[in-house]
Amino acid sequence: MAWFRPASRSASSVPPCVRLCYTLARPAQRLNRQESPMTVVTRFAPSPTGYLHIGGARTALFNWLFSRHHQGRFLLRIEDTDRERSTEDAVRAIIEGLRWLGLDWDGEPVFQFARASRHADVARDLLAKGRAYHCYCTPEELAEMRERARAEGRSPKYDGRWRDRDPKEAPPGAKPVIRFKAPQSGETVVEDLVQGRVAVANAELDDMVLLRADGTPTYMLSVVVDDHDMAITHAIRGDDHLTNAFRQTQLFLACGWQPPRYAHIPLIHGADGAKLSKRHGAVALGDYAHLGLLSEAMRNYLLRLGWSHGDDEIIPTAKAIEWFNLESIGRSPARFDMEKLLSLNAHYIREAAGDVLRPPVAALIEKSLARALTTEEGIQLDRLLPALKPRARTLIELANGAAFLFRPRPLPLDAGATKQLGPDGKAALRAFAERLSTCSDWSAATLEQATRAEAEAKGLKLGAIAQPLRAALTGSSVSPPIFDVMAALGREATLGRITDVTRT
RNA sequence: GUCCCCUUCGUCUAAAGGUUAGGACACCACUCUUUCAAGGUGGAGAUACGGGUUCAAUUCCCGUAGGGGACGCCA
Repeated sequence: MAWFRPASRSASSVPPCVRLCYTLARPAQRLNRQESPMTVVTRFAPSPTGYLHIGGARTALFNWLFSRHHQGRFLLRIEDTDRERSTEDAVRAIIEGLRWLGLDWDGEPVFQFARASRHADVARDLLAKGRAYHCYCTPEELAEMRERARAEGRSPKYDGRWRDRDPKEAPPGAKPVIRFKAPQSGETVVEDLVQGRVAVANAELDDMVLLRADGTPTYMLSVVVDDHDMAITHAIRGDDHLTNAFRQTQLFLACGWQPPRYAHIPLIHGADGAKLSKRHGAVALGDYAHLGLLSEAMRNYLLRLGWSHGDDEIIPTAKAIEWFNLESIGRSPARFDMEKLLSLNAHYIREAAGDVLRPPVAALIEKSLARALTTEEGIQLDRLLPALKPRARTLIELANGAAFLFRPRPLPLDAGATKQLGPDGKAALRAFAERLSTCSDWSAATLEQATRAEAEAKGLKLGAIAQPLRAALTGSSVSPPIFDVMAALGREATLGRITDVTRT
């Protein structure tokens, strides 16, 4: 098909009327036309029909990293052309998810449906140029067509019955759709930046619907027009769009436009190797934020799922921007591994400064306490945070680990703690309390010194005092180093908690 | 069913013709130690299978098997 080949691969071959007539979702939004053709422009184009899931988040991350690496632009386009299923809640979830992940987009988000009339214009233009046609098939007729094809072992495609038929034969009153007149011979090639050269015989593809009977554009039309109008240079998206890329390429060429470079990244699978779905547990990005993950850890994990830089595992965002490239994206699907995500999160918690961790942890504690922390309690938390960090994989674990600090006296004791506070334990504590009350310097080092001196004086192993002490101070047999606990608690709270258990 | 893609330790991956096939998570042991972690040291663990090409295949080609994706007036 001669017309199927682009006359020119440059965007300037687009007729001026086409270039000028697009409409914008927001008047303030500048489409990228006037910028240098070398500027990288990527986009994340989710449909607001549900939460932002982990796979979409990675797609967004890759697009963001690629544009930031090239000092280009990263645009957000909400593909809300499915009026039935698009919701404002989903739009909000997507935006909140991206914000949490730290992926900032340039300009205002583009709402695709707001551009519907522009899309329809392109469809009618194609119709006028003979590259699209009216199809009067009913949905029932199409379903039957597919069923028969499947039964006969053929591909369930539209058979093109209205492609060359005279519209005069149209059933009276029927509202037609506009279908693309796709090339029927030859092949369509996508030079994919991840998958390499992928080709399909045009005979395999059918004539897709561009404009629905109600005059609204379909996804296939909208992406092409928007990717063109937004001057997208690189479309990085899930592997599930690979076959769409053939159709979209055909459409681009029919419009006389240059398609963006495509990069189809493999999907993320669940631990069982199947497509990630709700039955795999948390798949919404928001779920992970609520689990107490740091977004830096999430970015690092998502990046390593399918992309690599030698043996590097710990890749902070700044490094990721510096190193990111499309060549190092793998071609095979990856399974989601919560354990590894958690271990990465533990790493970033350990590395995080106290004042980064304190606000979210304090918020978590205040929520479970149903009250605000006092100034004194805030100081106690700050003092214990360094000792808590290596013991937590999530912010929630961090908050749980600190919870004993704020429990009202007398502390409830768990089974292990009760065991430590037998007659011997209590006796050791009673004696130790006397020495402790004479301690003037309440630092961990001094307290350790005092405790060791006490053990030596009584001929006891350190544990014989430390364990009952831990039980009395934390209500548990497991805690951060006990001298850190004493120092964090402070003199008054420490002596008080000891008295609580030695009184009886 | 048709088309497209994929296949290195359990998992994520490195090695872009010549390596004792490397790292990370998880696992095991030891170590440190006041408990639990963290840390340190060590261990076990992989090129799906079958054919080619080559002096030499994880690497290139073909086939088989397995997995995934697409095939809507959804996106």
